[in-house]
Amino acid sequence: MTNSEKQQYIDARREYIESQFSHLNPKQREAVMATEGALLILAGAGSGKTTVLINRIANLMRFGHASDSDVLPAGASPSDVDVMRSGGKQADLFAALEPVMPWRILAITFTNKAAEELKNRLQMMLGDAARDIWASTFHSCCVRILRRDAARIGYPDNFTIYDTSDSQSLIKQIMKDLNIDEKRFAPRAVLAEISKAKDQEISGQDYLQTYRKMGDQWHATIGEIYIEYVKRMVSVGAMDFDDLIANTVKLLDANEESRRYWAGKFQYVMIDEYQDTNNLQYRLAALLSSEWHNICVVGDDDQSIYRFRGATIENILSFEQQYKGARVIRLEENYRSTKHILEASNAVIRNNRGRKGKELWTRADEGEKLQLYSAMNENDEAQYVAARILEHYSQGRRWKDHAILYRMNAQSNQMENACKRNGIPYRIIGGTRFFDRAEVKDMVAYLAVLNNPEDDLRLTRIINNPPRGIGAKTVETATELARRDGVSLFSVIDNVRMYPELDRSAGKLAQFTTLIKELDTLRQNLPLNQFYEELMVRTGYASMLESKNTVEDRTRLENIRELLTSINGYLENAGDQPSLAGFLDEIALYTDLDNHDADQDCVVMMTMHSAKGLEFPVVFVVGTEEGIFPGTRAIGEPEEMEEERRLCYVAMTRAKEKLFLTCANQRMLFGRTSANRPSRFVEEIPSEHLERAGRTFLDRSSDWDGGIPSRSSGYESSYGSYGTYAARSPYDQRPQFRGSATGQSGFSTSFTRAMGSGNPAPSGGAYAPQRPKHTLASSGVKSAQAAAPDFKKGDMVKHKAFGQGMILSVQKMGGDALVEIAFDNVGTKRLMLKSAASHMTKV
DNA sequence: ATCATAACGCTTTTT
DNA sequence: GCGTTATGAT
Repeated sequence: MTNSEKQQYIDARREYIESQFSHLNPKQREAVMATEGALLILAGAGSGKTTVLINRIANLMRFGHASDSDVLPAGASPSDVDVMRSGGKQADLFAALEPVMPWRILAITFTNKAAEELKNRLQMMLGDAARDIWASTFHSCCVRILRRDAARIGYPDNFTIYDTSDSQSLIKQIMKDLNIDEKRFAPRAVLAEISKAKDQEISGQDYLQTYRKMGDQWHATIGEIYIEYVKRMVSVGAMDFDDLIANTVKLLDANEESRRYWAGKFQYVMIDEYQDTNNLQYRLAALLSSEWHNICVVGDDDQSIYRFRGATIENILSFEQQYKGARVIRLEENYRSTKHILEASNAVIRNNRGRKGKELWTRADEGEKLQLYSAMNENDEAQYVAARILEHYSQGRRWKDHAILYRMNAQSNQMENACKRNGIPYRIIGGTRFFDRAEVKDMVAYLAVLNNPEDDLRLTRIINNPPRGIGAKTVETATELARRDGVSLFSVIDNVRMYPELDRSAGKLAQFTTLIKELDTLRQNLPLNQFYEELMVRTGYASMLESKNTVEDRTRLENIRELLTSINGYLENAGDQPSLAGFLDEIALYTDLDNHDADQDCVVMMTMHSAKGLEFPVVFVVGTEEGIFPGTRAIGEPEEMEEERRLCYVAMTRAKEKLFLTCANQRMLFGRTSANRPSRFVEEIPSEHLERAGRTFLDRSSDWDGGIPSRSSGYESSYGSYGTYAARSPYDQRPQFRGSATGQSGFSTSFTRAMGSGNPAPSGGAYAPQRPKHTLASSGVKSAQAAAPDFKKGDMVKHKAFGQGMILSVQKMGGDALVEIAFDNVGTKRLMLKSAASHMTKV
């Protein structure tokens, strides 16, 4: 072909491929078609980043590197050009240039959920071929690599994975053995420090030496713990989360053969959420792309929220320096949020320095202004949120359209209660994970010991659980003997006869090892699920729980049975070769986020961190107060503060249509009541995007800059805007409270007391005395109480959210009552009367 | 050895 | 306020 024919071929090919991605915007398409070399995609919130990733993979599998190459396929002829131009059936054939095999594509995400979503969407688009794409998290990718190559770095291939609490137990043990005071060295902090050192690839020896030289005793001690920690981890064949990545990096670094194998395998490497990678993850990405040099990273520097665990925003800020010749594509069109939401978010994040700088825009409508509700206290705040949700529900929204986001898991309680008493179905994501429950950990420990008997930590956990007369003293001596002889704990108790020191408990220990061996035989001969049922019985764990028969033990029993469900789930998915080891891997890397089932019609509650990557029509960001969000730790620390602000940006940009921000003037947290001013982030939102309700604390006239305001100044300043609050209060829709600002506070107060949630303030307590008398503080309380007895058994009612129904029963509970109502459409619900009354009328 | 009670301290955020 | 752990009693 002539040069011009060649050019025509290339142009026609590019045009054809472009036409296959015409549903994307130009920037997105550019990112999809730039397949070769290093590529940084700066993808703002809601800019369709997953879509780009998926289409990019589709492009690779369909067309190979054709969209980004001037190479012609062998046997190309001018007539092919016409086929491509016409877009006929054969066009793909001529346009494709070495299509990429799915298993040569690696797409790394941050969470299992994101990986799962990626897999699902790929499968929808590409069919079964998508199954072979390596779409996984950093951690599970490393597990897969290490399961093959662990021997090369001195680990058994059945190595065990320790989660954070396992690691912490080990740290505690070590500190006990080394006589280190837990008060001066918080195990948490020690672990964090070790993790940091690992991320920097500093060995225990180097760490210790450096700090010894500097005369830094505190760090030197940590160095000692670090060394011992690594030693014990290796000796029991365990890796923690950091080790999974660190050891993979070590492997690829030190073992040329391994590196060539893995880096040679992955022709295209893609990393999502690149702004959240730490040094080790950066290194891993570099190593895995070191043969083909096709690395595409996607991220948003404004959404970097994992600095606390070593994520360095530098990775994304300096990508272009690290990968010479890298291309950069910015995706700035937002498809998620309305203008008010987006511009408010932009305004907040603009206060950060140290960012690449980017302004999201949208074609969407103005939408509604953000709502700021300044509540009296945490109960009032929760009640406000619940009331809004009920209101939306009655207007036709689904429960699952709503998300409640908070800074820390501890805040979920009040919200949970508010949902409960209003009959709102909800789900909490995160918090104590299922696999963190003691009884589940116990059962998992049995499994872990069977999988790897060297696992001393797990062995000590279960050796006397359920109680079998093996006391702490016995375990202690056995552990010492094991250490003395350099063998595992299991081998000591397995050979009790050789240890006269253990004479007295030899019988009990022998019984235990017999049990373990029996179980091991069963394990080899039964499918995993059946084996597990045997395990529950033979260990005596199930009967231990059954015999006690308390409510807690009942749930515990349910929980260990629930583990069976997990096993069955694993067996269904594992396909090829299910194994105990495989199951343990899976649950070690599992988090509660993963089973967030978007189909369930429930209000979702989670931390702002967990919310990353999700979107909801209605979002409530609660607890927007100085000291909570931003947290105390961030105040006075510019870097931390920027991280908090990014978190705020993440939280705000989750909302598609409605965004509510709430704060409380007074809040009980950790058993202490405190008065916080509203978050600075809220003040950073231009007022044209904001509507305020509640006791607005935001008038800048007040003089609280000196820190926490004195009681009286705080309440006085809030008082000035009280009228506004009354007019906008959701409660002014309730006839019995209309026109009375204090009606609501009285309601809250009496409610708080009724629920016995421990507000130490007496009725009309801490804040009431500051109130002028004419505000009817007491009559507000009365009206709340008067409202309650209006509903009685047999009454027909109409509820704003649930429609018509009949009251089945009214049960007095404290100053409130529990009503059971059979609704015509949504079934029977149990509601707290005082909350429900405001949404109900008699018919 | 196991149970009960009391003191403790502690809260970011997650793989 | 919570759950965890240290202590002492049975």
